[in-house]
Amino acid sequence: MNNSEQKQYFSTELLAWYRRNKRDLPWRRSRNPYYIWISEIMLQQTRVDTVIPYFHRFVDKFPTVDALADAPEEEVLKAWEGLGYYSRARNLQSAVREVKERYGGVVPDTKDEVFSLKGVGPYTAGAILSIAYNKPEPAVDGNVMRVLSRYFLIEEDIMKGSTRVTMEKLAQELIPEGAAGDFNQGLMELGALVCTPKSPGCLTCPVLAHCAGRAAGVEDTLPVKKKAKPPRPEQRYVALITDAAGRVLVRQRPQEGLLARLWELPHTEAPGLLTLPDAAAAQEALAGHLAEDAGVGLGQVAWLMQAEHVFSHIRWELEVYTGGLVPSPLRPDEPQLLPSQYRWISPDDMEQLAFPNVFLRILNAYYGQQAIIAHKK
DNA sequence: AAAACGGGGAT
DNA sequence: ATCCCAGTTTT
Repeated sequence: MNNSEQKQYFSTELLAWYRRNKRDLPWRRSRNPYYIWISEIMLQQTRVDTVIPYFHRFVDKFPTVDALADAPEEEVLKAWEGLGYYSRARNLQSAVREVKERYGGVVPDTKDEVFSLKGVGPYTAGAILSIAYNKPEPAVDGNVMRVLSRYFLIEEDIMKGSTRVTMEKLAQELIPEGAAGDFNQGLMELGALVCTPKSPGCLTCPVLAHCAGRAAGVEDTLPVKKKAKPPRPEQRYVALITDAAGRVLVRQRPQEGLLARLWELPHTEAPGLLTLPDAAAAQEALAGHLAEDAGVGLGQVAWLMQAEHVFSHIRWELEVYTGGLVPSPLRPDEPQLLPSQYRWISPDDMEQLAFPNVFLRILNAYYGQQAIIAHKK
């Protein structure tokens, strides 16, 4: 069997397998390019089972390009709350506004136009063009690189850009005539259901017969991938400040950067690294932070709980303290006027404001599970 | 080419 | 505890 026959076999068998075994997923029930687009953005770095409920809520709330383009950003972030990588939501809305203005609300169907949309890179452009419009463009994600690296025994590091380009070329050659959408989805479906990262189900694989990785007995060592650096730890004090009415002091994060424009409890990095609860040290650090950032004074604090939030590059190790405000040491006779990014909220207000999951967990613990609706179980 | 950017599920 | 995931943007 030569290389060309190995490719031909792969394309034919994979396509047939997909058409027999594809999952019934919400975004597969139509060819609406807007729905396909939403699903592909949500699925970046995120599992199918996590995305499904978000997808339903999102298209219910924003059923069309125009509806999403016209929505307040706050509502879009709230609909994305808990999904992570919030720039996806902001870029998506920015791109949808461009589609409304420049393309009359119709998702474009050429590579250059789709690729130029904010938040749409090589993978998503290929996915939209192939799945929504059946155009013969490759859609190479982590699943596809794993499947191809095993079947064709490719040992290049998949973290390298040059490897992705190689894979895209190969993936494009494999697309059967007129079946780009099903084939590309089949490639990803095989990676998700059979050719899994660990313990691949080779015995049920439709292309086992000509899989070079399996023949060489190296399916478990592929794909080759350089290890990522572990996230750097960051110890932080968090202030859960309440007023006489039981409202909680929250603040909105800056326009750019980590968790941009989401809401949170005030917090500041601990000067030294300590492990035991130390209310005096926490009070000093948080009072200094709140004086500078909000112009308010912090009274005594009491330890409430620990929390952790792991990003791909940072590990927040949080010590949460409760407390209340006192007259500012700088302006003891002034009323406590807050900067615009700060706000007192009650549980009902959480329905409008988007918080990262770690703060939802803290607030849920504080309120004793009532009131706050996190998206998680 | 490397870093920034969330969160959860599987093992 | 460790790895990984239907990636894109910025530096």
